[in-house]
Amino acid sequence: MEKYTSPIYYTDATPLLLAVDCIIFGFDRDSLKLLLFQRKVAPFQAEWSLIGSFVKREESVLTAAERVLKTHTGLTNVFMEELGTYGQVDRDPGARVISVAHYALMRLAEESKQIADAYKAQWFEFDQLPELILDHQQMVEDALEKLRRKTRYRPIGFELLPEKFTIPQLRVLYEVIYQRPLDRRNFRKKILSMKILEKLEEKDKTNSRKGAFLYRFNPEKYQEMVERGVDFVI
Amino acid sequence: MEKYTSPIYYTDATPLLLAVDCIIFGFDRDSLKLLLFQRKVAPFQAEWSLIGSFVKREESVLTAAERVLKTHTGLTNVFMEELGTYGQVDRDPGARVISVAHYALMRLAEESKQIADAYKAQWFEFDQLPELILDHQQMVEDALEKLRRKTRYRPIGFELLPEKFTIPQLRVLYEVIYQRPLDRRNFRKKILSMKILEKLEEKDKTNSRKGAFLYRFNPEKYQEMVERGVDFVI
DNA sequence: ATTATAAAGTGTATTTTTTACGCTTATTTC
DNA sequence: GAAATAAGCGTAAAAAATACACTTTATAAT
Repeated sequence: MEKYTSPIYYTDATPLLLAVDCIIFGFDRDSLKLLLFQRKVAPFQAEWSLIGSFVKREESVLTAAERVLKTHTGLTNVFMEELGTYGQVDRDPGARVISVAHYALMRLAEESKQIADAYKAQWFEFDQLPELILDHQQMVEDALEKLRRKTRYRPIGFELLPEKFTIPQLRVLYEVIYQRPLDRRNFRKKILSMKILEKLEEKDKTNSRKGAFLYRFNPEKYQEMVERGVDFVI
Repeated sequence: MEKYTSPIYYTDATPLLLAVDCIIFGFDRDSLKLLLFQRKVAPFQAEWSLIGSFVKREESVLTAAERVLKTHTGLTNVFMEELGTYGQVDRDPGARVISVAHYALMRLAEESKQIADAYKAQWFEFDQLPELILDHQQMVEDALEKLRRKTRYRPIGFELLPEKFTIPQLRVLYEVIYQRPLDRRNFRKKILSMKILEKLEEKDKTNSRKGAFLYRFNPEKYQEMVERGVDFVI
């Protein structure tokens, strides 16, 4: 490993390899999914893995994560946030690599499904994941835990829904995240009391004869809520 | 993207400097404090700073943070947790350094105050901090935010108190963390209803003639609560 | 020794939030 | 036009949060 030589300072420090890995969540009508990739190179060739990359000298850590997402899904402007650092010495037998895991949330529409083919990736049902390499299993568990926590004080779930959605759809999303049933009527009451939803005239009739009114969230109210850090205990 | 060329893998990746920085909180009777250090080396020599170090090849990131804490305070077994990664390209003019910030909570007793002298550090009142170098100001703000959040679902505040403490002391701690007054009577009711405190026979009379009973938390109940992730909204 | 003082501790009434669940409505299918 | 079914509405009961009056305990001042 070469020593860091350029600047005047910090000459005694050992440079290390720093990577980012992305835990990509998707929500499709009634189930939570995860985007996984089949590794192209050894070791662990052909095994399922999160997608990642090394952080480059001239990019920030978050930029690196965004680059990974763009390169492997074609998508930008996706909600993404740091999960945490995975820094055990022996976590990667290939070398001493520290990884900063990031989790991303995306709406799963038809287009997104084509990602799988285009990028040799596959969307897996969250509760039917294959074995993953390295400590990626742990990263995924931690990401779900974080997602659960985060939804309690930030209406983050919207990131996983299309722009227009029905209240029952939103409820199902929360049921999937929390892994427990939520009362239809109380959920509606609670969510509407927050006044962050705007009712539209359209209905979505894919789930019932009657159809459910579509809503979208009011960006100003949403933003206000994010800043005030309002409780969102469902 | 990452290329694998065994046995030394990842040869095209650029190694970077990875550091850890520690935000060390202390609580002393009725105020929240932060331990800061006067930098010994250039750049920013003699300016106030968090304490940190580079991560070594043969230690985990968390171990590096613990080493820093031990080296600069002499203490081990202190509550410490990752805050997040600070990875902007130009955050350190000395070199491209990514820092993983950690925050630590400690009880401030007489002995701890001697740390300041022994290690050329200084405890500052949280609301009277000097200007800090680099993005350390931001780290400190983020750490307080995280501390506030975390106290909502984990009774983390205890980490800042001595083993035996009174309910009024605990309340003052939460008042300091949340920066707002809490009703004495309701606070007591709430905290006792959680059944994680054990009442002792002793009283602490430093704050009143009558004295307040000392308590300690029940480690089993506490652990159970941590695992269940109970709400701790004060 | 008596009394004033002040924080600690107890109790209770009120308001707000959460939970449980029955009933009505809109639309499609037979 | 009757049956079916998810969507949507309303209300009562339980639980939790809030506000605040009162009592207790020990010390210090007289």
